[in-house]
Amino acid sequence: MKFEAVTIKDIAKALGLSTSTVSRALRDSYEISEETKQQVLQYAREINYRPNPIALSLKEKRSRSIGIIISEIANSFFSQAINGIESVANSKGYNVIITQSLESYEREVSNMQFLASRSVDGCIISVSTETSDYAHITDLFNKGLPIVCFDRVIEGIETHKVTVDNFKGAYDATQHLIDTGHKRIAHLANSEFLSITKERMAGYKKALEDNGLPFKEQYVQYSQHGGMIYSEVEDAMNHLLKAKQKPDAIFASADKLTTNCMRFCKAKGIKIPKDIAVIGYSNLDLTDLISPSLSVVRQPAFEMGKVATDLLIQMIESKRPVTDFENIVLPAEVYARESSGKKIPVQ
Amino acid sequence: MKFEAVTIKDIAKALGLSTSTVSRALRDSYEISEETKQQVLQYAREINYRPNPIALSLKEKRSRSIGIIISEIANSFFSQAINGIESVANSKGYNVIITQSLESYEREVSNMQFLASRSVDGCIISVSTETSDYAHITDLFNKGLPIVCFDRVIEGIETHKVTVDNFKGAYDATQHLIDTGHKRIAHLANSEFLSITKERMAGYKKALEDNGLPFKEQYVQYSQHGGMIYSEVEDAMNHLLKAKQKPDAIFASADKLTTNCMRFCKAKGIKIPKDIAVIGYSNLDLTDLISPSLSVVRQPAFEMGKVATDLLIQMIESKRPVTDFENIVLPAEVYARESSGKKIPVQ
DNA sequence: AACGATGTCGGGAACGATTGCGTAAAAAAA
DNA sequence: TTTTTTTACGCAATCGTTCCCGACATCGTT
Repeated sequence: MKFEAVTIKDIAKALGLSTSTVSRALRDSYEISEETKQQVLQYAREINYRPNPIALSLKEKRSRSIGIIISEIANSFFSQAINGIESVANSKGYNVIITQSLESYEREVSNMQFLASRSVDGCIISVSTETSDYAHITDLFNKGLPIVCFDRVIEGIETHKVTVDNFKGAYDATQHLIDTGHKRIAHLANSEFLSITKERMAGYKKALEDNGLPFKEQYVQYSQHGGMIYSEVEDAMNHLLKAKQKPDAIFASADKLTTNCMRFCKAKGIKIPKDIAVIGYSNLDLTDLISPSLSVVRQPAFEMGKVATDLLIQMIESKRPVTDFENIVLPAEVYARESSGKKIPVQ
Repeated sequence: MKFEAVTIKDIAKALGLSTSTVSRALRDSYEISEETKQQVLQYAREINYRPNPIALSLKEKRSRSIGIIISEIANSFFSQAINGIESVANSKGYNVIITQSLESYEREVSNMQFLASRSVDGCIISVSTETSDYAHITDLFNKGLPIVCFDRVIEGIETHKVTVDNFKGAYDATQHLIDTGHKRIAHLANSEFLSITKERMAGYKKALEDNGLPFKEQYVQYSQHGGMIYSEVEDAMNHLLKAKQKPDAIFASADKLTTNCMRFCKAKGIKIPKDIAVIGYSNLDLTDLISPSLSVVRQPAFEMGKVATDLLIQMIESKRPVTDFENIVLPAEVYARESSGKKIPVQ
């Protein structure tokens, strides 16, 4: 089955003109008489002519599409970010090709190649938890493919980066747990490779330090797949609970870590926040309905998507190579609810 | 900025061959000597040659991309469906352009035109809650654009349709509420225009009827935007609670209706399931963490996406016009949890 | 020796649109 | 009237790839 579109030739033939004249008439060139223009325009409207974007892409060497590589669409942070990306991209005439790595390095590499082979004009990428080698990204970037890093940024590539203030988000979350009377605060961390993991870890440590609390290695557990696999979080939690001095609070630094931590506690009959208080990163718009209502660090995902796309398109459409790169850092917000023991006074 | 790719011409020039020979060598034509083939293949690998998909699209009059129109990416049902769509599409060399209507008819129409103008080879569509005029779809379909309807299907177009058994899902959910001892069961329904609304309504009615319970108009409230706007659900719930005989259970027939109904009850201090039992459609993987844990009708979203995409690609690649259309109906499953008062015996 | 068969390859048109250049006719200037 | 300028359009190349033809060896057959 196929779907035959009207071309400029059809118009030319019907009107007894050449394709060049029609093309110029449609683009309102000064070389074409008003009379001919009107004739062409009217006929084009009649038969509902639409320029073929593929022919244009071939000619102009640009596809007017941008690629996205994220770990998972069905993750509220990323789906909100996609909304932001899409809103800007569409308004500027670009379309968006979304691919997901599902936290697999291998899939990320093949997605990157797929996008390059589909000749996208640029890419927005948030790397997978498994990614520690960035050659697949830097190679294409060095060949001139515009790339904007987003959320999980990488070193070794000089380009625009859009992140949230992970240090402050983690600091505030930890401080909040301390303010609600907790002293043995564990940290469910994401993959060690990720920039966000390091930054959040630093914020967590600094908050402990500023409050005179010791940092303990056994209170930190990394999850190589960001909690996407339940057993990961299960293992991490079991490790944490094995400590002689059990933690009295948990700071989870990814959406799935947070929810799977809740799920674990529910399964084990651990009372939140009585036995253990919980605060975690999450962009779910449902955290108020969870029991107990979930204290979260929420990121401006939509805004991040918008900003990243603006920067990318600016880069794509720049005449000369861009050398002045921006490092946008947006704020994250802490929403204190029941799970962190909001109302518990310091004992 | 742009990114110059290697072309077949570069290979031809480097090897002192013509482009036709190179092209044929790459496609392993019998007309080319084994020696030349090896030479071309090796050099192509060396310089990492990738055929330009845009040039191919122009030549073959197909873009190897499919369009999706859904209401919202950040809705777990649709994001799961997208996963299914993507998995099949990518494995068959297609890429996917996702657009969202956000339940707006106007946006749906412009998305449809956008996709057509980007010359997608086919479309998968689930209409918005506002859509009651299908001309934007049928016009393109009649011009030969392959389209598969999915979840929210439409009449007036003979094509493949992939749905779930909405009648049975609603029947089972209602029956479950009856089994748990409820007699005054209200129905938070989606937009009246939608196929799924009608089918679920029918299942709801039939279950009441089969159990000798009366169907009452005042126990039914429609939401024109599927609960996407909280005030919609708020109004609907307020209406339901105004009845002389307040409903003792609610069957919500969309994800956002369900969660916003929970949110409403929480805000008003209505105890679930003691004051009112709740069951609703939802594909969230978090419903077990909500308090009380949420009884849901869950749809096989991923599977639906896969099936729809298989059918679409089959249609796209068919040599002759397809006239034999399938109507795939997948089962939905009821998960009974606390919110429907699972353990309450019939009084 | 003459001819067809076969094996290898190149030329060039085509896909749809844009655009530099050339040019005929009309208008303006000389 | 002749020359120059302007107006309004067509021709053809281009983008990267495929594919229909045609060309030219080489070989075997009669």
